[in-house]
Amino acid sequence: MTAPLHEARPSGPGRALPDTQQGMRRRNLARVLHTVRAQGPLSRAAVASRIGLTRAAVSTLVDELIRSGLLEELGPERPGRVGRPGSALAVSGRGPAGIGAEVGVDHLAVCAVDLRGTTRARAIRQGANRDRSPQPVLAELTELIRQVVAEAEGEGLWPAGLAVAVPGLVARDGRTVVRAPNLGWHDTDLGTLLPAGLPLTVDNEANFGALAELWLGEDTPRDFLHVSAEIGIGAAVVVDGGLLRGTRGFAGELGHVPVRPDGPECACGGRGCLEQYAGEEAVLRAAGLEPGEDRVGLLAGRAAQGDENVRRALRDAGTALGVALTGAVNLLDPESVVLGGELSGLAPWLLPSLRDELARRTAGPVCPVTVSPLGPEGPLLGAAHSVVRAVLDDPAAVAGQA
Amino acid sequence: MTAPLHEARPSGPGRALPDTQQGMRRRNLARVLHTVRAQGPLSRAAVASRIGLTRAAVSTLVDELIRSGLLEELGPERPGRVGRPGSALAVSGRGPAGIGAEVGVDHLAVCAVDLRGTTRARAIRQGANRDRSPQPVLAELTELIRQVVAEAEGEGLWPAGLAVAVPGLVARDGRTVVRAPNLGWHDTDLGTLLPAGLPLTVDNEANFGALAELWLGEDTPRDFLHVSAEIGIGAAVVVDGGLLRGTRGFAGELGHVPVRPDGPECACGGRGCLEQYAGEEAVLRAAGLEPGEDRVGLLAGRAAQGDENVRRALRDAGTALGVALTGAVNLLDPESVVLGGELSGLAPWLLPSLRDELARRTAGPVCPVTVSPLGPEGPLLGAAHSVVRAVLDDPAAVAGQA
DNA sequence: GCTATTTCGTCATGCCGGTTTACAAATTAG
DNA sequence: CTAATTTGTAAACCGGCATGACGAAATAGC
Repeated sequence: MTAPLHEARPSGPGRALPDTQQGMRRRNLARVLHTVRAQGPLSRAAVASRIGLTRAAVSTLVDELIRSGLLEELGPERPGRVGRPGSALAVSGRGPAGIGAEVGVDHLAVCAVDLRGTTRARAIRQGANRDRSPQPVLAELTELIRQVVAEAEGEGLWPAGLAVAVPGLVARDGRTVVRAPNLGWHDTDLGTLLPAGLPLTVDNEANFGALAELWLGEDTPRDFLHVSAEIGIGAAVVVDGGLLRGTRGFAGELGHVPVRPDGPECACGGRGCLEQYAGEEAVLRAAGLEPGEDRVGLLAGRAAQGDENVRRALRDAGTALGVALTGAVNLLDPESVVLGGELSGLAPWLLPSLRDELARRTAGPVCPVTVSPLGPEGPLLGAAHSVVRAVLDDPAAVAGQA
Repeated sequence: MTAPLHEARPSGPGRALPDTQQGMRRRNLARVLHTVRAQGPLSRAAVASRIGLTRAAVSTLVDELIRSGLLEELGPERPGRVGRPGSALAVSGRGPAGIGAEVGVDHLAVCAVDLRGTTRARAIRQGANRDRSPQPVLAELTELIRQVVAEAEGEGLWPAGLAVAVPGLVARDGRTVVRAPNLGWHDTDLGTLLPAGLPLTVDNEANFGALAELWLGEDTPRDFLHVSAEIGIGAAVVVDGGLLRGTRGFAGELGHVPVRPDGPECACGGRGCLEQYAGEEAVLRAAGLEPGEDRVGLLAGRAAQGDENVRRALRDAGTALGVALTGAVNLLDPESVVLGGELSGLAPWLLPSLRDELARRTAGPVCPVTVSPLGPEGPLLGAAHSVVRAVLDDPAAVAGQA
């Protein structure tokens, strides 16, 4: 009764699972694993004091995790303090691995990440995928996946799942690409076209990018806005360490936030949407360039060379982004805004005007705008880590699968 | 591993409390109580099958809840099916009560709500509070609270907590009013000015209104946007059955979402904020009226009489709201938008243009906009129910206090 | 160097909480 | 009236964490 009363998250029926002793055990296994992973090598006693269980209980949990191959014993700690030194525990580098894959407009990429978060294998293949049909593209991707899985297995890892990032809208089933305009795909069930036998998740590139930022960023808060421009302009809203997906899974459509209500018409039916000012096509047009292959690279290159038209176009785009983000920040009060994905490459020319606009329109402290250090790597890493995360969240589920 | 992998909410360190057997018991007590309250009179067997525990376990849980005075046995059910009829259980009408209070600009109100959700006592006092100092106002409120508590106690209830709705910003401590422009209060700690001995929570009127909508609305979804106009224009964002508060507690500032980036200057430093078009003052000005006491009532009255200036002003405000909500809907993909609080009285003249604007700017299915049936009652009810909710969420905490 | 102290990991034991099994009670179906 | 079905409860069981005690391995003090 001391905490704020109406943090209603745990209200209602609460968790769906019955609160039984087995569930308790599973959650405590997860707590131990998470703690060891996050806080470096730790003794059993240290884990116990951190998660509030007794040393005896932690001992049995650790035993189980070691037997499952998720934790390993590094041996006695070097003692600095009085008392018997503990035996250091660390997450295993030879257990399950998360396989992440990315279908980009002009590349395919796959990587394997172990429980420690280290990337242990990767494969990239350049080549334009725009308007190629899904079958051949996914056949190539499958080949890359096989390579990466083989390489990971060579190091004693086994694949715990596959997560695929695509530049498009994904149905809530987590398998079907509803619409990927830059690929020309629609209503494609990737489940039938990718290697079977691995648990599969498909999601939007921007979502995985935001999760990568959340999980891998240095001081990333638990509430932030992750803006990227892969298809149109997307934002992922991270609230309380989780993705806000929306009822239909369409949350984060920053590109269609009205910036000037009487502006040019947009494909969405509206007028003056952000996309009309800061979308790829709009910026290219404003800069007087033709839409080509590597459009973001082209813009970045010209801007770096000092092309004043390009720079002006990007400045204006930054201003429009600032207007749209003012609305978003007012609505969500995030701790920060992060520019990620391909957008991070254009940040030097977008940021000044964006920050100006945001500051001008804000009373009090201005929401900080930063650039993701992961850059275009985000989505791929986020995908792989989402699999790892699932293992950490419920170690018991994968226990016997090695 | 079958559920979507990156619903990361339960990720990270997870709940802060150690997952011990006592915690399990407490959560199961809550599950039983919630189930009985939500699904009407229910037998022990019915509860057991719904929450996934055995009849035996539910029996002991129910015993404990009955001993605490939170549940009561209604006697044997009328049998329609084969087999021994169960004994109906219902939440008690004589246990703890939630006391809700509201400090309005021109009224004070208090009510008591029992576990069943029934309002059992209430007191209202009209009178302008604008620019009165906190002490006398809260002394009056304290008197009303005493009346209501006495009345509730006469019916066998005991107060489990007090929740106060105020038209202003409240600090994250849940006690201090940072700024309430319409009252002229700032940095006022209500904890020292209200009856001690009761657990106290203070929150924004709009937040409580949204929670009332969530808990009491007929088919209210778990994800929606609740718009109200008490101080400026506020929106409460409800995500997954919980309030999105933001890092600084400032989330939902719909009033300062830019509608026309080059519009008139706003006190926030920006230009063309929604408040400049749909705020109380702006609408009164556009309608050619002087700011007086009951401003919303004035507008509604004139509009109902057919005053064309007022109607036009409200139509235009609806259009501006539509633009701002388009942005919000694109960002959050809520299941619906609800107009609540004082705003619900103006809905007939706001809604048509608002819906038009939203529909015009939306591709695909349009987010439905509805009017809260609770109207101006929302905040008061939400406050009282927030206390009830806290009891339902952790019955063990209040068990021995009767 | 020797002992006291501290801390770690692990037993054996106990308690707590949900499950299983069994059974009496109360109803409908035939 | 009997068989079948469902409810609620009691007894025995089991799984899981806590408690308390112990040996092991380090430091601190003499």
